[in-house]
Amino acid sequence: MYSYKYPHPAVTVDCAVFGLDDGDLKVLLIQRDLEPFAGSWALPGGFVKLEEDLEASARRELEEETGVTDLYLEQLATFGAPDRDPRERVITVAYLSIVNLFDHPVTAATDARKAAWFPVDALPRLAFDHEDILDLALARLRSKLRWQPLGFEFLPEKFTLTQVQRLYETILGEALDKRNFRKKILSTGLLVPLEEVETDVAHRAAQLYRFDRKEYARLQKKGYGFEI
Amino acid sequence: MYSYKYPHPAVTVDCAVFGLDDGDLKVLLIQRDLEPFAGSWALPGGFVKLEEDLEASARRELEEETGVTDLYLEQLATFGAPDRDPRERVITVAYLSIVNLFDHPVTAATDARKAAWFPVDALPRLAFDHEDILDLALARLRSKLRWQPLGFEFLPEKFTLTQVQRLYETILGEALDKRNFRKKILSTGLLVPLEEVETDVAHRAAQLYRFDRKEYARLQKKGYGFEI
DNA sequence: CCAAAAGTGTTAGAGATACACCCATGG
DNA sequence: CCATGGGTGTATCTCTAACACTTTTGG
Repeated sequence: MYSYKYPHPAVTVDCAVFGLDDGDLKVLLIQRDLEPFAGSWALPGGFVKLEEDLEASARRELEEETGVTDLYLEQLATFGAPDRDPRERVITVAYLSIVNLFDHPVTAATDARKAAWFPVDALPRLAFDHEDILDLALARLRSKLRWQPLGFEFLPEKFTLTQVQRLYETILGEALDKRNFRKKILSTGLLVPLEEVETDVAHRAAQLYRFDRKEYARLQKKGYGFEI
Repeated sequence: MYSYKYPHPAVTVDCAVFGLDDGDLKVLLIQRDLEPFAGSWALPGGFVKLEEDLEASARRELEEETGVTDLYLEQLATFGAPDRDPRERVITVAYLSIVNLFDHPVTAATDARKAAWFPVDALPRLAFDHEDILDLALARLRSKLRWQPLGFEFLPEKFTLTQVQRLYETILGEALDKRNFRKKILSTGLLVPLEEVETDVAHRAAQLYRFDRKEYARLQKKGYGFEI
């Protein structure tokens, strides 16, 4: 039992984790096992421990509820409407996250019946205000993608330029010109061609590239912009 | 006295309020009256009430501590390092705010000995992790200014193009070309020329403009970008 | 008439866009 | 040999950046 002189709200973290499955942008949801909203789908998340950093909470909850680890994570916003949780005042710090969903198999656990990927345009009703959180996360994802090379988080380590282009087209929802896209994306200097090509394809094998994280970190320091 | 099954952190809001005083970008600080950090300068802010929305808390604390009301406010980020407050675990939701400092006279109050504007390049040591919060707020201010017409929040209702240009130059820290700046800023269609000119100046009186908030709201809805 | 800031157009260069065909591979 | 996607260059246009003088007003 914990006592305070002044009332303290509960604080949770919730994660909007996006992945790309062929032509579908998907989001990772869990089915709640406990009230309130038992049986409903929700963003993975949970209570922040007292001695735990916020981002660490987000990573822990994600791992506990979905088995997903090792992912790109950034703070999105904090949602604190007084009535957003029927139990008590709960303020939630929302995180935006991006993974390559093939590298991150999901497995339900704590407080969750199951975890699964849903296409963002075919979602079930979500618990709490998680639809609002997700809307904001999607808007942020689309706008960040245009001027930061976040997209590579969706891809495997080695990828082709066509994969990158499809990724952008899927998330932005518009077709892009192949030659112009390649020029732009290569002109960033962030893509390193490997000495390898695709295998097992029934057509000319594409050049493989990797994303140069070090170079990106360097560029970011001295102010950096690109634009798709 | 309040009791919980699980420990709850305290939650506060803190505001980085910027104002423009001629050639100086200033930030509003309060001198703390209570421990911890009694006597130190800090961002205005305080504990969130249990039934109170986050943004409402920020507005209330600002009014209580500095007398400033009626301002532009947007959520910046949430800071939650476990040891950021020596008393107990305190998670703070930081807000970014912009005012015309001549329209918003400050008056110290609750929990504060006094409130005052400080130039951002001549700050005292700040309490807690408020220097980190302020750094982030400044970075966000500068980057937002380039592609959103936030700057008008600094200005009085009626202003001249030269005032707008000075504002941008002060915050971005670089000189801008007068003709190009005017072309760009007018081409947004967000500035409405008034049937008035400056008065009491010892030179040619400049055209006065107002910022068209309605038009801006309209543009924002259908996706909108500009770039200084 | 002098000081101070307001106001105004043009040109050159860079970057963005539009666009179509040949190539390599596996089946 | 055919189907599939991989890979490539150029011309046009638009947007940006650089740049200097005349006008108005008050003192």
